Amino acid sequence: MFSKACKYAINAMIYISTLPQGNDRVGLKDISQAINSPEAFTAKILQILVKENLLSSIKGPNGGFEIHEDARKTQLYRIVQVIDGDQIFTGCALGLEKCSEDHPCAVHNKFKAIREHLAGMMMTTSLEDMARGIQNGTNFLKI
Amino acid sequence: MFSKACKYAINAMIYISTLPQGNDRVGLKDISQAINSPEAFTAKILQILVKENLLSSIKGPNGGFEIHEDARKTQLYRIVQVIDGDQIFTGCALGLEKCSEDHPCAVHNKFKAIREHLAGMMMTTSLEDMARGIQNGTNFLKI
DNA sequence: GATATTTAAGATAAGTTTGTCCTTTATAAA
DNA sequence: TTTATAAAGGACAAACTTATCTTAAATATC
Ligand code: FES
Ligand code: FES
Repeated sequence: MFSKACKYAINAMIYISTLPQGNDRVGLKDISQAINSPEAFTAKILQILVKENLLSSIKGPNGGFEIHEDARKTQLYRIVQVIDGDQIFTGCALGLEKCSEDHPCAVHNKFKAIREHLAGMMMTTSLEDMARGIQNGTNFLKI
Repeated sequence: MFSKACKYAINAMIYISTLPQGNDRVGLKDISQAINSPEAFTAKILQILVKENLLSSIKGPNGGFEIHEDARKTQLYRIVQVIDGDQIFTGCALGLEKCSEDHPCAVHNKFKAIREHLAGMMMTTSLEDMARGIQNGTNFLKI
């Protein structure tokens, strides 16, 4: 469904969102430990998220990553879009060049609903929302 | 969502199911033309489907592939399972070792419904069903 | 200003999926 | 029995994803 890069991105962003906003940032090491991901690969993914302004970073001592107030409202949809592209939300299930009503693949009618179900869910779910489940121990980021 | 191999497999199986049952079989060349897939790669995929008895093949002149009566009732679910495995139907969306109620990932509750929606759809859709849409020109296998 | 820390960036490697090519095997027809 | 045909199987190559390593840039603290 999602690439590994995308799964790491989502879990990392949720993890960072669980941390209190303030003067401290969280380091790469902490993040990849919290979500059980390879450190250097995670760094690459975070770089993309920083470039897209979904995440902010500061270099040097006491540096690290943080997510500002507004960015905590980011929808999971946006993260998938940035890391995997939106093929999953708009592409044809069976590989036709483009998904369309005029030239539907074999499963178009049945699949459309599922894709919309997924897109709707991801569009209406924010980092903030997901962070709550982690904070109160209902949901988990690793293992 | 699905691998290219899996998309080719589904389209190929649907195409073969559109052909009348009888003495003639359809060749690899015809199939890969009908679904616009690389010939040699398609051959590999068909080999797997033959091994799994979802498809039958005969070598030599007038040889080729065919799908018997019963096999036309094969659900798309089964084809995905054989080619891609059932990670998509049972695995965790965010990469946890296993999906479970006891140790749910951040999106587990919201994702479960989508996964079940997908699994249900694929489980209740057969080659036969899809072949009809192709036969009457409502749906398409390529471009 | 020097040093230590931490992310950014670039190069490279490993692994997986996708795709091709060549040889072997089975089989129908001449 | 020979020949032609078509799938099966194995080896290999290309492309993409995942992962690592090294160096550069930024910045806080001494
Ligand atoms: S055309 Fe295939 S999903 Fe719409
Ligand atoms: S635990 Fe992640 S989808 Fe169930």
